[in-house]
Amino acid sequence: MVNVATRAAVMAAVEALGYTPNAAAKSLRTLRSGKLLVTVPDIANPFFAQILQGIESAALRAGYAVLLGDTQHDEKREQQYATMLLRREADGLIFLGHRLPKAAAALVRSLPHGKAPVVNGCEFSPSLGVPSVHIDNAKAAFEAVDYLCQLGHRRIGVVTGPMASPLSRDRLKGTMTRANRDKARVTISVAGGDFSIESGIAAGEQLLGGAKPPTGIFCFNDEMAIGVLHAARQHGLRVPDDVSVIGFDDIRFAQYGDPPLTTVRQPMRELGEATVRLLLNILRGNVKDAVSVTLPHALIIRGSTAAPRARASLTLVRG
Amino acid sequence: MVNVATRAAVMAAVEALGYTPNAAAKSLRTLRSGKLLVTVPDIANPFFAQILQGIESAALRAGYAVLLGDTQHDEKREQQYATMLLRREADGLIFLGHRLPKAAAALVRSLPHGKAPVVNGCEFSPSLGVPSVHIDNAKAAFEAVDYLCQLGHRRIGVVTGPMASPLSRDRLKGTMTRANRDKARVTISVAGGDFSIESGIAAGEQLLGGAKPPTGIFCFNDEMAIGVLHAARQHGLRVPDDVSVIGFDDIRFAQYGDPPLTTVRQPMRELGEATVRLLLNILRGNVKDAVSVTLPHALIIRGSTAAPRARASLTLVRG
DNA sequence: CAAACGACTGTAATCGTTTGCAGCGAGACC
DNA sequence: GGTCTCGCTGCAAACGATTACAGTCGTTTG
Repeated sequence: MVNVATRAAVMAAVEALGYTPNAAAKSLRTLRSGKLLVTVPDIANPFFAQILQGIESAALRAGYAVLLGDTQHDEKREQQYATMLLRREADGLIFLGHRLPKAAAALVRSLPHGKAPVVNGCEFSPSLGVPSVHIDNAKAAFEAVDYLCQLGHRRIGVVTGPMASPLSRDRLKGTMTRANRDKARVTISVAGGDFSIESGIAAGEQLLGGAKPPTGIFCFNDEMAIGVLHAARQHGLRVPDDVSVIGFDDIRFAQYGDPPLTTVRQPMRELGEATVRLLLNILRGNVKDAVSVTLPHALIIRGSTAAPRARASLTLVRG
Repeated sequence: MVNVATRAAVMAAVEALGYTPNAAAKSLRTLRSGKLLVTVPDIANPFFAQILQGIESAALRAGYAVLLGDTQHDEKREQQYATMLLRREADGLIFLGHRLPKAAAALVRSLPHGKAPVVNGCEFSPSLGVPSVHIDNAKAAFEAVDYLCQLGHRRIGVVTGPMASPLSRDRLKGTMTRANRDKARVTISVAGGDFSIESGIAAGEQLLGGAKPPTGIFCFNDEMAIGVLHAARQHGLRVPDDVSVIGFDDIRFAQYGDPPLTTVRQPMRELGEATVRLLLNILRGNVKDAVSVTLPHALIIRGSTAAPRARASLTLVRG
């Protein structure tokens, strides 16, 4: 232990001389960089931006800095960033996409289970062997579709994300589980999207342009839902009078549009914070705490959903 | 120079042994970290997120990684992050707020002009002595207000950002310059906001709740404009029939709302890329290229603006 | 009075690169 | 044959912190 007086004197000297420790030297010696690498498929997506915000604040609190990689869904970039782990430029990796980069996979294989400083956010594929923080996507989708069904909708459209991601597959699974419960009456039409507003517009036109368009549309994120709202407007359809729309995520813009969007809320900030906690547990060797976490979601009902109009309601009465 | 055969042999060995250079050792020796520190007032704001995207991609292309600091407009956090520069955790700093952190200011003072690896994005205060990339905010605001005037609006509301930022002051200056040109007829009412949707709603209620509400409202960003649209709806006012609204930035959500937002477009991505180019020039010692850059903006006219209704039009005719 | 202790000083090794320099064999050139 | 250059090998000194250990000195304790 050092005497308080001495400590003060040293601190004063540090202040006077403007001494600042060199991070590289410290990192070289201690084998710790104090940085967490975070790869994000697209920061311009408010969903990821808010998760990132949770990550950043939790990391800062724990004395870590965030190295940001915007991968643009590009596997090459994911790989490139992952090698920074091997170079020890970062102490751990949080990846928000659905692919585990090769370099990280190698690390996971080479270490005992639960020891590799790699965690996944949003997605959940147990096969990767990497702990993850996520919501129950199948259940959430089930509930969204269930709500449409309970309102009386029978023809339901779904705007999915890329099927490469387990998240999309889980949500589709949940959707179909609910639909199949009412097999006789409920029909599902599926349109593929890529989580962008533009793909939502395209999907909306595809779904609403057909002969018997759906009266309710469930979108796998809010941006595509905003695109569908736009497409509905272009078709002269009113929401929710002519068609109901449900989104996913509950980004800030969902609430203040016209109409306000009914959506499945994900706890973005908490999700980010939980990934950091998970990663820190691994770094500290608390392997028993290094297990996947499922956070709660919630269906937030706003103005973009209502019972279908007369004709559809009749079906309900008949049923 | 090294022989190609030897190079191949070495590379093969590198591959075989799984050798990866240690970043800390390299950084210690070379005094370069290969990282750029970027502080952002709020990543969840799509405007900053898109700038960040430009920064990230330009940095990656140049072989640099991005260290992200979300400062939440908090001066303490800005300071905290800036010290990473002194510790040589990053080779340069890009700050998107309006405050130059102390640690960075010290660096700027201690080095010859144009040598400190610090650049500013979005804002422009020559007094900081730091080069910057920005648009001509006064001119852009002038044009937005001019457009409202030309449509025939006489009572114009303005929703500003915090006046601490030069950006807000410049936009207000441009607004007043245009208004003063028509001093006799145009009246300006000002409501203060903080760039959040919620502050836009509050400002909208303040402006629209008065006795003689403005017929046109110019907001200093799109999120506040979305808030004003929301407030107008709450007041039973139709946009653009009863009130016109102009935003600023042209974030993705501006285009797909109802009505689509007339707004001043900023080239976010280019802005981010340009800050990186600027910083790299400084790092490479091209001091002559280390000067502030003004990028072009554009008024994008969409559905949220129109001529005011009859009564206001009469004023126009009378004038 | 010796031993023990607290609080400091001093010295040296270590982390994994980069960088410069000396050395050296092989081939090219005069 | 002697001199040069080319392309490699080997060696050693940094870079700036961390860490361990031995040594000093004055005070306290049995």
